[in-house]
This record gives sequence, structure tokens and C-alpha cells, in this order.
Amino acid sequence: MSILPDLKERFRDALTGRADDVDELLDLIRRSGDPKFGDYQANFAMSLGKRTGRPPREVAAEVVERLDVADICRPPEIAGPGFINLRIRDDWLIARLSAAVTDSRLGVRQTPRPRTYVVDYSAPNVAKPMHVGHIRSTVIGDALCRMLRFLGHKVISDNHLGDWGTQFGMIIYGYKHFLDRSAYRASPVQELARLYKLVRRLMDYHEGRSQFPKLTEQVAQQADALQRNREEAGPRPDKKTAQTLRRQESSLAEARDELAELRQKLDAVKADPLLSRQVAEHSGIGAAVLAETARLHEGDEENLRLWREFLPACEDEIDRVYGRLNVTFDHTLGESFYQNRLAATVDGLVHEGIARESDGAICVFLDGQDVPMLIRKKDGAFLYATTDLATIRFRMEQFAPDAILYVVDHRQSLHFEHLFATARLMGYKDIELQHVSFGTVLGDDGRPFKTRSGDTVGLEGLLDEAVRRAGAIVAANDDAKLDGPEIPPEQRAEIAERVGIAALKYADLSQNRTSDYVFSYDKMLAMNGNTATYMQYAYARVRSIFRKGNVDIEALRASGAPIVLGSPAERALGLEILRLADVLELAVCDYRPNQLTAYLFDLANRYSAFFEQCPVLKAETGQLRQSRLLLCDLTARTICKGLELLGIDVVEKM
RNA sequence: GCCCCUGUAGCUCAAUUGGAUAGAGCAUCGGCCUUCUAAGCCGAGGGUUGCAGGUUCGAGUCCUGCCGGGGGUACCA
Repeated sequence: MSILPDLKERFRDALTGRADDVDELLDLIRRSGDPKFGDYQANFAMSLGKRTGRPPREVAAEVVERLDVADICRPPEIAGPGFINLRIRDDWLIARLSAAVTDSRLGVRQTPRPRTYVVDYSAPNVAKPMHVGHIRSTVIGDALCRMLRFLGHKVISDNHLGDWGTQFGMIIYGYKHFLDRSAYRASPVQELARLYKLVRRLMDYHEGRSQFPKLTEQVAQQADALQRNREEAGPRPDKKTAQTLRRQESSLAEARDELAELRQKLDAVKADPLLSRQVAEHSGIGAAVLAETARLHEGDEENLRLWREFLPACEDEIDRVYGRLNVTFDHTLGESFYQNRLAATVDGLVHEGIARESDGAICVFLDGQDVPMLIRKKDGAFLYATTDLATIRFRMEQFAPDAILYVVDHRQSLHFEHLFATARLMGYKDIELQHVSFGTVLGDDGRPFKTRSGDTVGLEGLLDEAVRRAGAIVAANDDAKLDGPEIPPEQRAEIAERVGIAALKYADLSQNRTSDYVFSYDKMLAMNGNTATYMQYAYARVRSIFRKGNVDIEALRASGAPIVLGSPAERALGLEILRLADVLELAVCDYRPNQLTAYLFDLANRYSAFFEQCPVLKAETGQLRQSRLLLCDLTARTICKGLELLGIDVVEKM
């Protein structure tokens, strides 16, 4: 059981009647930043004093006077401008820790006010190879689901698969023109992936070639304009002009890079005899692919049959990745699920006067937005905004959630602004609609990973590489053990899998989700610092102690042996263990798993310090040994639970 | 043009949402393995939190203006 809720209750009693926003004031009670200010601190006296026009220290003194915390803390101290510093009594800590020993939830209470959450995450486009960019949504969404569930909320996870888009037009076209039958029989997934890449490449070629002259022209024009502006500006341009010039320069450089890249791509195709023949034979491929897609959407029998044939293979492919990532969904209702609800959605919005026709398209115009949200194109086709609206309607009817979370990268924020505003107009007012946005996955060059080029690193290759590197490290570590290796070779592979996948997921979860994520093998697979490996290592070291000491853990827990917090390292560890509940509350409130990873890192650090300073099996007395074993057990269980809530496994040995 | 995000140690990132002396990891330097896993621990150096104002007991965090980076911006998702 954590400490903060109890402190808050006591302060509530002391504050009631003296302020009208007691809850806000209670939120200002938190852990102290520095041990010399105690374990917890209450920071509300300053603002309360301000409002009542009285010296904050006096206010603090008065609150302390009325405060009854003698059983929890030593006498509170007032410091600085009016901080109330609290140091928790050891016997209180011990009582809480002892209660956690026999509690399967480690003292974390279920929420008294459970909500229903729909969490929308992962959502890859099937039939396109999954790549590194899909990890973030998948991993963050999964962690949020796990945390919310653990806290007692009802969570419905839904993978809004892209299973109805142009990519199917592409593989249908590829199937009809380029199929290698025996390869398809042997491995449909692989052959479909090949077809996708091939068609993508041919389309890119034609698109690129048609754009080439325009782009060349643009570059020339930009260069001219820049030259002219430079001359006009003279040798000492003013600030504004200088800025404009700089922008033009960087824009020109970008355009030149783009042009060079395009030329390279075109040349590569021309250099390949087979490709250049295919390119020539399929000059209308772009339009043809769109036509195949349109036929599918119109219900064309053959295309529908092919779609039904391809889909399971595509799903098997992504399911394999989900299996390795240990990610599951309650529902996988993709775009195709909603396709027969789209027309009604648009009609409904028009009927209610929310949407109207403009330039041939059906649009929702929103207050304060200079561009409308399009829900039907002038050619009659629907857009992803349409699907998203139909999805909201369906989810409201089916699940009646209190909140829908969209774990989607931040570039789509405008779309969600539109979407949510429209949902409000549709009458969905009492629901939290939340874009849980995250930064873009960037390459080493600092530019976004491209989904289009077929030759980006596939997600699965990435997993393999992570596991391979982890395997090398596990082996080296085991070989270096003083008492000789303890892990048989066949177990090493499984440990490597767990360590490698964990490193990958944790690297993503431990970063503040709002910042961009620079993908790098080395960073992801670094085994030091705030990483899954460090946590798994701390866990494995605890388990090793129990093995070496032949400790019967169940008996230990049931023994009722007293916990002793004699040394600073033990006390610090105990205090840290009790923070889990507070941290989960915090993490869930902003949908930020990195709050939890930061906590686990602190906990593992505290444990390492304890591990160095406090012999467990060779403790001075039997009682101390029991106490320390209990602390070890609590630490291991807390780490294990924390990692579990992040979707990460522990290992017994490493 | 307009809108959104962003700027923190050499590098990669934190900072409990306005709290006390801005913290980690990597890299650098110096100590710790005859003792429960050294993937570890202890210590050192490294900062005008882009710049300038403002708000107040108190600002990396809030407001204004500049400078820089990214993203979005009517028929892709």
C-alpha cells in the first residue's frame, strides 16, 4: 500500500473548511526531491497563504497544528517559505511493507471509480511490410492497456487495421500480372510482399518520371529566385531578409536532394533490364491500381475473392510479430469492417446539418478551423475521416466507453482535432476523446522513416537483430561468471529472446512519448543505464540469492518474519517499493509509460545499492537475514509486476 | 501565409505539470570482484535550460517578442 493516499486523507481532515479547493491543494503533496527535506512534502501553504493574505509559514503552522499524522510521520517541519516536510516513521513503513508481502497486488488498490476505455493502437496496414515505425504505437498502447486494467478499469483494446486500402489494389494488380505460382504456394506471405514491393517500385518509377521535369523546373526557379533575392538584398541584408534567404537556401537544398534521390531511383530501374521492361509494359500502372482498388470497394467478385484469400496470410504475418512482442487485442476491427457503414455515416451528418457539399466533396466545416474535414471525395470515395467517424459511432453503441484513446503519431493531430470536434457535434459530449500522440520514428539521418520504400528494415529483422545481440551478451556474461557458466545452451536462446525483445520495447517506452524517437540499433540494444536489461538483471540477481540460499519463498512470506530497516540503504529501498501505486496513477493520468520506467530504474538503483551494502544470505543475524530476504522478494515482485505492466518479461537467470 | 509541436551537459534523454541546490545513461577521468551475478557499485569533471523581457515568495515549466529545428495545412492514411 502506498503512502501518499493516507497522507492526503490526513491533510484533507486538517484542511476541510479552510479552503474550497482542497483536492487541488492535496495534489501539492508529493515526494521530496531531496532526502534532507524528508520523505514527502506538502507545498500548498504558499499559495494558500497568498490567497488569504497571510504569511505562508503561519498558514503551514496552523495546518500542522490541526494535522493528525503522529502514527505515520515524525513531527512535521516547516521550512523555507512554507514547505511542510514529512518524514515517515519506520514502523509505519514496516507495517506497509509487511502487508505487501502477502498481497498479490503489492498493495496497489483497485480504483474506486472504474472507467471503460477503448484503446486504439498499432493499426498497421496489412499487406505492407511492418516496419520500425509501428513499434511505438503497438508498445505504448499495449502498456497503457495493461496499466489501466491493473488499476481496475475496463479496457477494450482494438486494432484498427488498415485492411481495405490501396495496398490491396497493388497486390491484386501484382497477383494478376506478376505472380510466381510456385512461390505463392510455398509461402503466400513472402510472395505477396514481393508483389507489393515490385508494384510499389513500378508505380514510384512512373510517378517519379512524370514529376521529374516539374521538379527540375522548380529547382531551377528556386535557384533563380534565390540568386535574384541575394543580389537585391546586397552584402548586408537586414534580419528579416537574411532569414528569408536562409529559408530559401534550405528549401532549395532540400529540393535538390529530393531531385538527386529521384534521379538515382530512376537510374536504378533503368539499369535493371527486367525492371525496365516491366516499367515499359506497365506504363498505366498507377491508374490501374486505383481501378483495382475501386473495383474491390465496389464489390467486384474476383477482387473480393482475392482480398479474402490474401487477408488471412497478411494477418498471419502480423500476428507472428504480435506473438513475439506478446501483444494481444480484444478486437481487430479493421477498416473493412466499417466499409458498409460509411455511406450511412455521411448521410447522417448531412441530414443533421453537420456536413455539407463543397466543391463536389462532402465536408464538415468547424469553428476556428480554416480547412474543413473531408468525409467524401467528389468521386464518391470515402476517406479515413469517414471510417474514423463510423468507428466512433460503432464504439459508442457497442461499448459505451468513458474514454477512447488513439495511440497515433503526432503528425495526425489536426485530423484528431477535426475528428473530435465533429464527434462533439454528433452529440458525443460526455466522453474523453484523447489523441495519445507520440513523436515520429526517425532514422539515423534525423529524417522520418519512410514507409514506401520497400527496402526499409522490416520489423521482424529488427527483432532478430535485437535477439541476436542480446544472445551474444548473455553468453559472454554467463561464461564470465566466477563459478562458471550456469545456463545450458538451449536455455540461452530463450533468455536472449526475452532480453532482446525487452530491450527493444523498453527503449521506446522509457522515452517521453511526445518527443521524436531516433531509431538506432545501438541505442535500443544498449544494455546499460535505464534499460530493460538493467531491470532484468536486478531481478535475476534477486532470484539468484533465493536459489543459492535454498529459500522457500512461500514459507518466508507466510512466516510473518519482521522487516527491519536498520540501514539507510534498506530504508531507501523500502520507501521506494511503496511508491508503485502512486507511480501507476501518475503514468495513467497522462498516458505516459515512461513514468513507470523511470520508477523501475530508481527502484533497481536502490536495490543495487542495497545489494552492495547489505549481505543477505550472510547477514549478521537470522532475523536480519529473514528481513532482507523479504525486501529482496518485494523488490523482485515489484520489478516483475512493473515490467509485466509494460509488456516485458523477466528472466530467472542471465 | 496560418496552425501545432519543439529547443535542457560533448551525445541520447529525464525533470512528479509552478517547488527548495535542473538529474540519469553514454563518452572522459579515478577507485571497488578470495564474500549473494562487475550487464554492477562509489566518486570527479562537465549547464547563462536558444536569446531578451514579464508574471511571483519561487520559472526548464506560464505570458510576450525575437532566433533556430520539426510537423501539418481540401479530396493519401
